[in-house]
Amino acid sequence: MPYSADIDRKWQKKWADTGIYKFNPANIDKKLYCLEMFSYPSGANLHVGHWYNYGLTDSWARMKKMQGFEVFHPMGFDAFGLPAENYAIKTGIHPQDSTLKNIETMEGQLKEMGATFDWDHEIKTCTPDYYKWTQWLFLQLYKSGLAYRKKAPVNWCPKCNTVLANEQVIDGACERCDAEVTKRNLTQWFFKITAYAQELLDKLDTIDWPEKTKKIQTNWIGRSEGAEIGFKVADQDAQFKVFTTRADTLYGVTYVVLAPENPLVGEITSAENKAAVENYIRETQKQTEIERLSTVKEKTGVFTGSYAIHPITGEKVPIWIADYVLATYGTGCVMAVPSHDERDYTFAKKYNLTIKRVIKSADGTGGELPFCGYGVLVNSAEFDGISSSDAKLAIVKKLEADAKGSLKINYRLRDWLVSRQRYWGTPIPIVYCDHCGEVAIPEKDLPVLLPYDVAFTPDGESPLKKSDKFMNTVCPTCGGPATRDPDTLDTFVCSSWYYLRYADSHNSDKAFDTQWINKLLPVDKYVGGAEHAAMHLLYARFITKALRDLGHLNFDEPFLSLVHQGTILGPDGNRMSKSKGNTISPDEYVRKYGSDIFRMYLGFGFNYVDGGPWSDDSIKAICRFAGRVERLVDSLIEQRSNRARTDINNDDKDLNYVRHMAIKGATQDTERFQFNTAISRCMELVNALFKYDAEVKVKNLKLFEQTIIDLIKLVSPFAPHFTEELWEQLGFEYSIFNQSWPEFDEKALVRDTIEIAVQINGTLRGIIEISANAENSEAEAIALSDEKIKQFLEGKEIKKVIVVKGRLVNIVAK
RNA sequence: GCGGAUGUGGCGGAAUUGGCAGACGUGCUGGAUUUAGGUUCCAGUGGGCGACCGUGCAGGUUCAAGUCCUGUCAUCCGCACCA
Repeated sequence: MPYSADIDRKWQKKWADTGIYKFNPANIDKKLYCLEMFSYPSGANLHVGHWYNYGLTDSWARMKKMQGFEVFHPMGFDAFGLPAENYAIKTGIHPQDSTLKNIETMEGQLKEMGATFDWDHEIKTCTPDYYKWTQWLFLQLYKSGLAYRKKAPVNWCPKCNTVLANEQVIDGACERCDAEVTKRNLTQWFFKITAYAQELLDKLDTIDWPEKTKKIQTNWIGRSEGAEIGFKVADQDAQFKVFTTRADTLYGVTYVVLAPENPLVGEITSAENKAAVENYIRETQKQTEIERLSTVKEKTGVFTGSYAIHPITGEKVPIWIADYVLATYGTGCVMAVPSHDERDYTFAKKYNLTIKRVIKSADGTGGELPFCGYGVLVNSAEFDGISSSDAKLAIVKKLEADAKGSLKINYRLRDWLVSRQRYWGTPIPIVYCDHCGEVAIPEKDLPVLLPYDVAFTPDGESPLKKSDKFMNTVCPTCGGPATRDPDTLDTFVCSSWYYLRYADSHNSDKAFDTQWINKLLPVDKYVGGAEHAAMHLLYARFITKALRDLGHLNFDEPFLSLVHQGTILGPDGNRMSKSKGNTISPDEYVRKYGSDIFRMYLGFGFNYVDGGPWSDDSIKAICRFAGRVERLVDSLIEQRSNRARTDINNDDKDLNYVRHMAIKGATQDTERFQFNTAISRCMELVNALFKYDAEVKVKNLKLFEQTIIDLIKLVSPFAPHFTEELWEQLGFEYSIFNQSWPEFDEKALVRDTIEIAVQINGTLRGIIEISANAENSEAEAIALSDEKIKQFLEGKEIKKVIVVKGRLVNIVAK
């Protein structure tokens, strides 16, 4: 029976019944952990993106299984989060009810994909048996000082009276009511990811990730080398430090600037400037972060009325506040050098502040101000004439002697704010007791259950705060009355460790068994969207390192190798969206053509990493291809009893060659997630088989059959149900996925290549030998006789043979 | 503004990483099978009658460049006052 969606169901059932994809711990030494980013259970059906991510990563996993790896391939759901809560506010359906229902639908759909997922290890982050251990994770960080509380601003909508996530703020206004969003300071929990900034940066070199992603993380961490320099406030006790990467310009400092939020501001502002300063601070608070960081905005600021003492010259320089200085970067204070910094220059021009040149360009022309490059120092006392780079160190050295400064490395990375004023998330396992203060819930009392019966309509409080039953508890230390933390954890916390829990998902005593996960992890291949390059992937790396340092695991990096799938666009070339009406529903195609055709099209029609616009044309091409494979199998079965040769003669050479090439190409390409070319190799093989079948009258049936078997195996990762069916038709034992992957013989391939060249060309001519010392070499083009070539090949390992259209162009030795 | 990536037939996309560009597939043209349509099979298909010319554009290195170097344009994506 020709392939259709019915075949899918037949084999899915058989796979489930025989448990063929269950991970066998006995084979841990051959383990391969293959993981896709788990998904959020939205109400909708699986979209093309899911298929693209999960379907084709599964193809990779299937090849690995056939290559003898014990593949661990789990699946689960990132089930907490804002959408379910918003949906509840709109419809009144409880987040837990809608989420669990959505998960059920999605499980069904994922199973219809026919992937090799081992459902025994499924996790849902919103169930107590998972979030219990998310709370445990929080406590580990808390005990080691990596979780702490401090005040931090949140986006606040005064009209809805609620906290907004960044993505709910549109152009500075609330997405729901359009009111102007302001800031509000709340005491919130942070994870000290900055403690790992340097290691997060360094270890990027050790992992096989896309360079682009590493770059994003590198920028995110934002290491910069410079110096911290202390300034005293004139006629007061107060002092502050600035961070600078240009200590060489220290003599050019003509004023200093503090961030408006800097606590020192209140202290040092003079009486006559107080009103202006306070007014300025108020204005700043109104702005959203985006507005404030806009480069196009004109710089503004006010004078505090106080002066700072230059650490070397002793000069008095005015102290200003300005919103172009960020409280969260460096020390929140900068030394302004208007002559050699563009921002300081425009600011100084605007407010008529002194500009003093201290660097001249090295070519002696000076350079127009602001001159921001490196050069030679002038107007800098004993440092005159020294180069910028030398002066950077020399000046700091001088400051160091007086304890006024030191070299310092700064990071842009900020600590991770994990408190969310939301209901649908993991409760924070901390109580506040009048007696004992902040108290961690003992691990044995976990989980802190998320109460079901809570009013989560937005009215200015964390929803949990309104549940007396939840909030009022007893202090685990003194037994007195205590209140719980009303916030929940950022869902990125749930997803920062789920790959660990998969490995030991049924463990009710621990989050995971250390010895076991040290064997099963790290993840060997991680596949998911590039949009997680900065947040999720950085958080997960951090959590892994923190748990390592706490002795819970022994590896440094969670994901050894990472691939980002591209985006499949609508047929019109735009991102698929319901509003644009350009969505493609996988269901229709799967019903019509079967899941294998759909998956194979996704593999064939795009470069996996790039993605691209959907097109119906190529899906027909895949149908045709599948039909050709079926016809080959039919032809083979028909001819099995025919008379046949057993020797290999000239009629067989082409087929054998293409067979070798196909095995080599498909294997390497599938390995590298280049599914489009892998499938192309299979098509070439089909074409060669058709030709052989039509043209060679007395066949070498053994070769014919072997080639078809190889072909089916090469195709099987992309079309598992289809090939399973063919396998059965050929009378072979269940299952093709217990078979071994075809191997190719590199030496034979080289030999065949040369033989084919000889055969077609008669003689080998025009061989160019590239000498080993090719650096300054005249490359030599030598015409060699057959005899010479044989000598040349004798005892040499051949790196590559270049044959174009049957003509041997070059043989390159190793 | 800074940083990164990409640019190849009518279209989707290849090119063993410096080796006869355009694999594979679509589409198109012609032929065969079929009562016919569809299906299927085979052949042709970058441009030019030609020698030749062709990988965004202009230079360069090399026996050999889509691939390496310099400059430039376009599109996309990150970051965006980071001191």
